[in-house]
Amino acid sequence: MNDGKYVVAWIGAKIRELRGLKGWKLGELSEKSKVSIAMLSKIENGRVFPTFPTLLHILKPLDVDLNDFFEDIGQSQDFPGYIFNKREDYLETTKEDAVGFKYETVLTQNLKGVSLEISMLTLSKNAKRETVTTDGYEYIFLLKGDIEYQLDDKTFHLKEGDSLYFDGRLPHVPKNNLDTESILLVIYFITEL
Amino acid sequence: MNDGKYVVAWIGAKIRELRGLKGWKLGELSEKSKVSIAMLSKIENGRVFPTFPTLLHILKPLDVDLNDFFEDIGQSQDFPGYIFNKREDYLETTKEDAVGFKYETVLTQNLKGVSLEISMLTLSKNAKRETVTTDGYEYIFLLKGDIEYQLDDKTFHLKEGDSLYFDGRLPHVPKNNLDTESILLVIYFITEL
DNA sequence: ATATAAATTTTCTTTTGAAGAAAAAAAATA
DNA sequence: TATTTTTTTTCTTCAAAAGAAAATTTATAT
Repeated sequence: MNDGKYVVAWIGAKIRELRGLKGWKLGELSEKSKVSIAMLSKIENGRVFPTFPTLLHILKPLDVDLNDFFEDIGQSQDFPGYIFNKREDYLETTKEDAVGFKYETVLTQNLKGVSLEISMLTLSKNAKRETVTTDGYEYIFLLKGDIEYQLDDKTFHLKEGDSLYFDGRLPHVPKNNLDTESILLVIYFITEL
Repeated sequence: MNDGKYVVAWIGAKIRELRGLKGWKLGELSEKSKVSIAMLSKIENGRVFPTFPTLLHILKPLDVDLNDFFEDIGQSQDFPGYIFNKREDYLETTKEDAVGFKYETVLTQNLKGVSLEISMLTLSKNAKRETVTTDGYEYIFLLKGDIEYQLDDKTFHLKEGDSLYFDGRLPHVPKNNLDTESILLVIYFITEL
């Protein structure tokens, strides 16, 4: 996907699309960007790479940042529109060194450069684990029970229905406060930070 | 943020950071990318813009796509590391034309070009609403109760603990099957599609 | 259907800045 | 302190971007 031919064509198609959204002719974009009509044509037709300064001049009147511009390059969306999973179909996975931690994968999905993983975590009475870190963000919703969540040097007391959202690089671990099990919905937003 | 000086410096800093993650010296990246050490130095120091072909050559051994590369340009991260919300602190919001639908905002957060909104939705006995559409994806977890979820021309029957994840552009609406309330955790991933 | 105008593409030429080689400087190691 | 390694800077070359102008295509008017 970093193939030069693909990228030069993609850049051109994307600029043409963005110009189309504004309803501008080449001449209009040329006026606003100070890039010649001929050059814009060659770029849009994938004949040449713009230099960065030229690209920035083009994107400015289009009101698009580089992150916006490149964010959907290489993406293929063949998502059927929905994923439906029954409670009993969640697949159990147990992580190593995590006594009393029962993970069940609800679903995984990619979303705009972020990897989404949703799991249910059941903590038994004697659940015990060392702190861990992950690349990305994490959201915890306490479905049932009562826990303490250790996050770096802080500890949060969660009751049923409470939420915690945090940076996964902070060392973290939950602890069950009850003699019965506690159940958490855990959502990982895995991404480079 | 599309200022040339900013961008040339950002590109350089980003490449240096990525090279650092791999623990490579300039000479090592030069060997793998076929770009000269001198050129890499000038790029990393923000002295010159690479051309796109050169940038692609550099990113290939670093195993980074253009969307990954540019996705955090311009972002400011002043997230404190966590957001903790108690169940009783969720703010109730009621949407118009949604009789029997009680929404409570759990949290909102931006994440890599995706706007994250987490809510609890309580459907009363007579809850009724027209179908809606949203820009982005939606995840539903049934905390309590029994519902039917109409999604475009399909209907899903959800029991407690079941999940549904779908493209928000599909017209959708839930319906409570019980005489008592049903409660859903709803997560919106709002983004342009 | 034809002529004209508008828009875009292609060709030719110039300009410019990227890119590498080599020298110089800085940093690391012995 | 000396040597080696790594990085930066300077100098030079040249490749490709960039614009002007010509050619072509598309749209519009008659």
